[in-house]
Amino acid sequence: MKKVTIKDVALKTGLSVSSISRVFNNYSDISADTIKKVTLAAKELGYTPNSAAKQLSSKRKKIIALILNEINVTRGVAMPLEILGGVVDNLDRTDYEFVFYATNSEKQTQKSLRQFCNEKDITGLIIQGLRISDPYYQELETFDLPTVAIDLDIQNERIGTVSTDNVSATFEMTQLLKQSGNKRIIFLNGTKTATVAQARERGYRKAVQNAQVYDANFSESEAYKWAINYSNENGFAQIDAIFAASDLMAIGVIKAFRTLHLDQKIAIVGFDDITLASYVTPSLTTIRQDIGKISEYAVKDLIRQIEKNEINHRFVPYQIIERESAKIKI
Amino acid sequence: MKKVTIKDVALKTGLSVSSISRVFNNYSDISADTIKKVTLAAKELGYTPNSAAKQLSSKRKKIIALILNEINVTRGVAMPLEILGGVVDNLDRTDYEFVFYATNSEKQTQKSLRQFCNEKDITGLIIQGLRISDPYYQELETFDLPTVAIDLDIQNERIGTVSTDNVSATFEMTQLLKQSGNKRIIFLNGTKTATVAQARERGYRKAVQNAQVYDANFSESEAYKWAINYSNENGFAQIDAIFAASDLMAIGVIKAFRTLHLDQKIAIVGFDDITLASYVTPSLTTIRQDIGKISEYAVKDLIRQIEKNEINHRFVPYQIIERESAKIKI
DNA sequence: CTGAAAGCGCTTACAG
DNA sequence: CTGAAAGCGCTTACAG
Repeated sequence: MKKVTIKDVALKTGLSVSSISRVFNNYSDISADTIKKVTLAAKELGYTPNSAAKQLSSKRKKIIALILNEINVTRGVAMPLEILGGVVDNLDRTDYEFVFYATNSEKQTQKSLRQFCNEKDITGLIIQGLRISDPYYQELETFDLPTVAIDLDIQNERIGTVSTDNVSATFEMTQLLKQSGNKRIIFLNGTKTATVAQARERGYRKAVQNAQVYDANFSESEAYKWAINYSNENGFAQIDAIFAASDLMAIGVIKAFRTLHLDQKIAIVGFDDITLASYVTPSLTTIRQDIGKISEYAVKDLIRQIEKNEINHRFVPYQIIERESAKIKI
Repeated sequence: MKKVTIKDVALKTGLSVSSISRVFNNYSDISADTIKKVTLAAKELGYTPNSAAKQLSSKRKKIIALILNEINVTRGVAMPLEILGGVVDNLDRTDYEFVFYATNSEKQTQKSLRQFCNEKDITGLIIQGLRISDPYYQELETFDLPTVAIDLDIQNERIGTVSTDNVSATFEMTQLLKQSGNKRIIFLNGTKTATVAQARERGYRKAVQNAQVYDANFSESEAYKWAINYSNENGFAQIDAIFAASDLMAIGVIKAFRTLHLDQKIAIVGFDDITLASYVTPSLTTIRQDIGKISEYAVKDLIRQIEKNEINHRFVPYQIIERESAKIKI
């Protein structure tokens, strides 16, 4: 099966290569007749423009990359997949091409963001899952290609951001817990190298006098161990509620409580509303992030940045979901 | 920030463009001195070879595409993400480039597989999630590019396949159910347009005399409705066990049983071992697929196909996991 | 409305 | 061991 190129279409139609190209790029000054002939011939030959050649020859390129960091760490969390699906869907409605790139902290040291973008002729990029300890995070601080970062705080005015308003979400949830009679609330945070963790902690601290913060690295098993430990060392008698910075950690705590036979005594809330949240027993009171909207705005804002040089910092509405693990007055 | 090209490196080193290229492609007949000079200059300039130009000019291309179909249909199922992560990881250890493409039945009608591969200069592809009703499925029957299909039966000897041995898995599980005293076992299947559904049903039928098969489209809610319905029309008094062709459907049935207050009376088993399986109450007895191995073999077999023209049809070991929803003698 | 020609950034025989 | 030159498949001013 030999490759069909623009030349074959030119030959078949008796037109020049330039004319074929013009038809395929929707130039306005072409006769209807030519358009018809070219379209037909291309179809018969099964011609599709080669994208490498297009990229190389074209001045204004339109390629958007989605970079996902550490996608295969946590089983049970489908957020990266939802973002991927959302970004693809939204991009399909535009004339931008899509490039996907999966990275991790090791790969980041081998190939810089800049290198990747040069290599692939990237026009703009959406990036998610970065930790502030990642090489790309540093690089972003002085990055000059249109970029939208999901769930990231960066000191670079040229970079757009989209995320849940984590501060306000945890603040509101903590308030609700308090209004529902929970006085002593522990905040079980994830890795501080995630800016979402920092923001979530900030919201909690705003709402309480005597903050008590621990860290379980966004991991279910670490949260489990933490709870067992805490029970042994201090006991939970003085505690009314535990606010975990992710559902997975909240589930770890629930499991530990089951082991400790502490069920139902202490309110537990999480963050994310992953699928699991409604399935565990007790089902989890949590904060739902709207990943669909996040992906949508990531794409829209990036294109606006590319085309109009307009930069947005956007919060996407969240929703507090009350289930069995904590009764709150909404 | 101007683009740094091979010319800039040539200028800076005083060498020819060809020599620079040779260094970057690890040609053997170059002086150590040249290599050093070029490497240094490239680093200083921040030069990275442009992949579009490489693709266009190079004879032997090495680009592997992963095509995932309908990734954003089912919330709660992270399998496509695991495959994506696995394929990327395995490909990272080779010198093949990776291209990701998400499709769905509508997009398939707009752009054929062939077109996509021409457009992107694809050397070989891994494809997952296809239904036999999909346009690409038909196209695969006469496809001539190296291809490995995950979870798919195709009548094309040129196409490699990797999957769990679904027939043997459901056969074995059904046997176990029987040996544990379950006489009347219903098989609740998913869409027949998935070849895995056909295979799973076959294994079940091999193990029982009087097959009873229903269909719930691999959907939790349809499985829920089916169970409620069945209960109203026939009642479950005559039934010992329900074998759902996916965990999600098994969970739907569990929920229905809760609604019907039928808990614990009937054994329920699923297929997949999704994360949820161990979290629902009762936790789900099921068959675990090894997605890591599936991805690994998909990559390995595809490369073997490309390089040695060797085609494999591979089954990856599965594992029966006993939990609370069905006690079985393993 | 259409064609000829230069050029995008590489690779790769061919010479030497 | 290195360079000059053709070519990959397109796009895009420039003419006409």
